[in-house]
Amino acid sequence: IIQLLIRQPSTSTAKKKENEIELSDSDSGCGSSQSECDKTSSGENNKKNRPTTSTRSFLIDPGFGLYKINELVDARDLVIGAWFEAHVVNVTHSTPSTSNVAPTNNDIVYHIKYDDYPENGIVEMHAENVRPRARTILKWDQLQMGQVVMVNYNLEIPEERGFWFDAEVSAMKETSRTNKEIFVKILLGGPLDIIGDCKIQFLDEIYKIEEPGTDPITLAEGQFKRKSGPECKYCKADPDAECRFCACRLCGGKQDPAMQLLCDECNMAYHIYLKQVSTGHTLEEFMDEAMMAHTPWFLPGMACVGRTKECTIVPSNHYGPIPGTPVGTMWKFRVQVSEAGVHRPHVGGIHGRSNDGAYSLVLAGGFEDEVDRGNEFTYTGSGGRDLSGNKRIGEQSYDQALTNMNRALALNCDAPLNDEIGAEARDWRAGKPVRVVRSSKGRKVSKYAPEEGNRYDGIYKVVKYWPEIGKSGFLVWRYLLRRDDVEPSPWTPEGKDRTKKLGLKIQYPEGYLEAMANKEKKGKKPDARTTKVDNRSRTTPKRQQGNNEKYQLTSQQQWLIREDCLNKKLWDEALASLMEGPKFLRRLEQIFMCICCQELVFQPITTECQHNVCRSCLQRSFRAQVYTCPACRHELGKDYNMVPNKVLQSILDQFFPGYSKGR
DNA sequence: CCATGCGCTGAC
DNA sequence: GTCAGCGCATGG
Repeated sequence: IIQLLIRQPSTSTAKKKENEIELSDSDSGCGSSQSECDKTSSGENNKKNRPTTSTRSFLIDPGFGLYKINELVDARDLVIGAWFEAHVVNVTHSTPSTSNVAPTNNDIVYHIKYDDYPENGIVEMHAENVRPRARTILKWDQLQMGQVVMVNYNLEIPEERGFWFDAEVSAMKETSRTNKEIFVKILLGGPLDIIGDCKIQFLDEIYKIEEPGTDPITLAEGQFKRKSGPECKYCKADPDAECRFCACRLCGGKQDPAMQLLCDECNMAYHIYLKQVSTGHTLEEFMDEAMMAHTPWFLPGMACVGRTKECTIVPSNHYGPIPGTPVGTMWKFRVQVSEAGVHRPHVGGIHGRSNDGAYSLVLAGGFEDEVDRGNEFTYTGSGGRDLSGNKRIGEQSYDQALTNMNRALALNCDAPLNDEIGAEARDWRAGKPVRVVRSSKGRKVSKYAPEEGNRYDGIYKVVKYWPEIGKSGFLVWRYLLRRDDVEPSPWTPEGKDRTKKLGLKIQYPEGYLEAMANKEKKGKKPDARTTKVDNRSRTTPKRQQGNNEKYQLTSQQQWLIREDCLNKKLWDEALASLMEGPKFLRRLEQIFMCICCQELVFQPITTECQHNVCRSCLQRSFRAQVYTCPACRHELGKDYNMVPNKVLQSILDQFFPGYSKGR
């Protein structure tokens, strides 16, 4: 993800000479680059008007995976933790760089020349997996063509703050009353300038950040959280172990870890109240960073937001339940349902592939003539609607065909496909499973719909399907689905009981309730109901011990876990949460997450220091001549023998079926 | 690359 | 309350 955030206008329009580019322009005197500061004084004009926080340094740390963008073609001289001055000598893109065509695909290549290592010439950084994408939307009427703004180049990790640089607005278009799409040119020179499109809504709020509080100690806890990054299990378990990512460098970090932050510049952890003293960063800068990184000031609204997470524990064509997501799980918005992997399309009712089958569907009462009897319901196919005018739903205005998602859903039925009269299953239970989500919108036609949001109701199967003339007068495809799930339906007494036991509550997007509460404070559109929920969810209830259902391991799983003696410690930790039922799998996901790619380890290497890293991630690190454990920096040695932990791989494959398919 | 879509918001 | 119209993920 490239996040481009306009942050603050710079009044300066002074451009630097072409090819004189500093990616490191340290105003704040962070360690080794101090001496270089003087050399780069050509940007003085800029500097004067630039916010003091503008740190444009960045750290290359391939082994650590902060830079997901870098497939290093040649990185012989990159050193973990090293700072360097670099010149961007070229930025290329597969899309022609004209000012009103934004690059939309993933192929940005940075050519970077390291000053410190001139003899090595130009190194290419490919950013193949970077998609220019906007997330932050602000309202800012003064924005004009040619204006110089500070732009943040952000990385894939949401908490990462990225680095700032000056950019000039080179094209803009109004995409709606409140949205502007702007294209920026980096002012740091280089023959090709556009690095990405950014759609930016400007919020007045942004300027309010300029007034930080004065007393760091009074900052509310939870306002800051640690940058995403390693939570080192190793040094947690062993207090004597050194881990530069965990411990505050000044106090040793053993106390009050929640109040620690990682320094943007030196990547070391500091306690927030120590940071201003120790590193020379002012409180203002610090607040600013923290606000930028962690407060939901961009309030994106849920109409058009993208996902912030992605379900990777199963592939998108996975049939059956999502491990760790029990029946009765509820989300406020469809985008969250998508994030959870339960029903991936944002808008569509059916998720499937026309040559395979359907994986999930949403009951949202889009058709009045559908019948919902809980364990059985009829469903209507998609298509046949007039979507002109850029709509997502509309009136039925022509006949549906048994193609696309309609065909997919038909394929779930245990019968040969028939696109004329439909078909009935020989053995309905033998059909492919469909995850069913009921939306509160279905309440107008179904009493089984949840009161609010969307609820996962379990596995259903297609009993039969047939074409018929719907209420609209046009042909639609109808499906009869019947429930076939061992987990109780959420509306039954049993199901309600389980929902309670598991503590399943409607989930809201991160920061959503706070944002709503803020809105209310300001007198804009109060929403008393959600605020109430907010209060309730804040006083998180203690879980009734022993009342929860235990996660059941199969004997094969138990056996395999015993076999994985290299990870005994981790398994002990994991097995301790068996009592938490479905949450056990969530825990497992965390415990066996690769520290580099932040996903479940794939083809794991269990290092001698007892960390698990994907083979490919470790190899990437080694290619960059970093021969340490990405988690704890334990020296592995150049000739380290990477032996995949096949046992672990097969256990994870059992818990998270097919998760490796997407790799 | 293009087409599809049982969401969602803010304006009216 | 109604309604226009947007990004985005996904499949083809």
